Amino acid sequence: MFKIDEVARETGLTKRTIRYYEEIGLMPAPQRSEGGTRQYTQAHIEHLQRVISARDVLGFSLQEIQEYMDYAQALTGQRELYPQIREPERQLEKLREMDGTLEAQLRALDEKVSKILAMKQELEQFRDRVTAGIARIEKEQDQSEAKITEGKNS
Amino acid sequence: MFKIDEVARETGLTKRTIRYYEEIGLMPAPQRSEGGTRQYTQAHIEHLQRVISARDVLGFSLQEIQEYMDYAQALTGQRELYPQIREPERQLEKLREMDGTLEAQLRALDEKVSKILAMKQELEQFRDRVTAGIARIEKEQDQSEAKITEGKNS
DNA sequence: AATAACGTTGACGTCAACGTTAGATTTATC
DNA sequence: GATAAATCTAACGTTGACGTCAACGTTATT
Repeated sequence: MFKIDEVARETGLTKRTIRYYEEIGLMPAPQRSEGGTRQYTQAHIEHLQRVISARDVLGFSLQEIQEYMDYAQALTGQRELYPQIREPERQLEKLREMDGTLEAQLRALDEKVSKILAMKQELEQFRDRVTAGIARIEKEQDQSEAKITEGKNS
Repeated sequence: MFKIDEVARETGLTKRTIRYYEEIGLMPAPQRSEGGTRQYTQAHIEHLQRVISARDVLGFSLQEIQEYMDYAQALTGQRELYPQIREPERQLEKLREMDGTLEAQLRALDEKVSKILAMKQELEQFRDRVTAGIARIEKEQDQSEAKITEGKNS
């Protein structure tokens, strides 16, 4: 059982943000103590970490994250998908729709990765130029120091 | 020479956004016509596309993109890095600072990629569950259809 | 040369995602 | 059991990234 300050430290979010995420339904409301203090569990922390991941990595808006989490919930939680729907016709429709969006998401992720890798290459080239510049200046400094030393020794 | 509407169509940004990016210095101000109409070149479009990429893929704020672009400018444009600085001591300092931030950026990118891959795996599992569900329902439908056919044939 | 279509500059509006502050309560510490 | 430290709610403030609108000038078209 954690209180909000520990959760904040653990996740890197502020307390305000944590309460805000609960407020907009992005997070299950935790138990409360007698006096009303929120009591979080490990599951809450993990939930938040997934939210953060989706926010930072995918760049989703909080609303989109909301939908995504509901989605994930439906997919991991239950044994049957959409058991509430009786007609197999409608079930199939729903599932095919999900399949389509999942495929689209996967393709989007692939594109993201390749773009990131391209940018990474660019940054590596920059870094190489910078380290080369550093090496050159250091060498020049060494040489002028050597000259000074030589002068002293003569 | 493009006018703003073509640039908007080409990049997918709105005209307002394009002017805004110029306003906050995220984009070099283009030439103007006699009457003050902005005249963009291909280079402007490419610049914008890189901005969009950084915004969407990396999730940078416009300020961060700004810094990154300045950075890239300094590194690709000139032959010498910081030639305006005379003292090699200060130059070294600057270069080492750049090297540090570049390394940090590279690590951040690596982390992003690995997070994306993790999320991708999760999505793939979801997809597999969904396709399995689809297959199951289709099979059940086939069987009931077969029974009906059988009934007809008897 | 008239008119439509497009461009420009303010200026204010908006929306998401929190930050901040105040004042009351609760929990922890001595 | 007093005092300090942390939490709570409620409400208003802020910031980034644009949208929207008015009033006006510029290009294009017929």
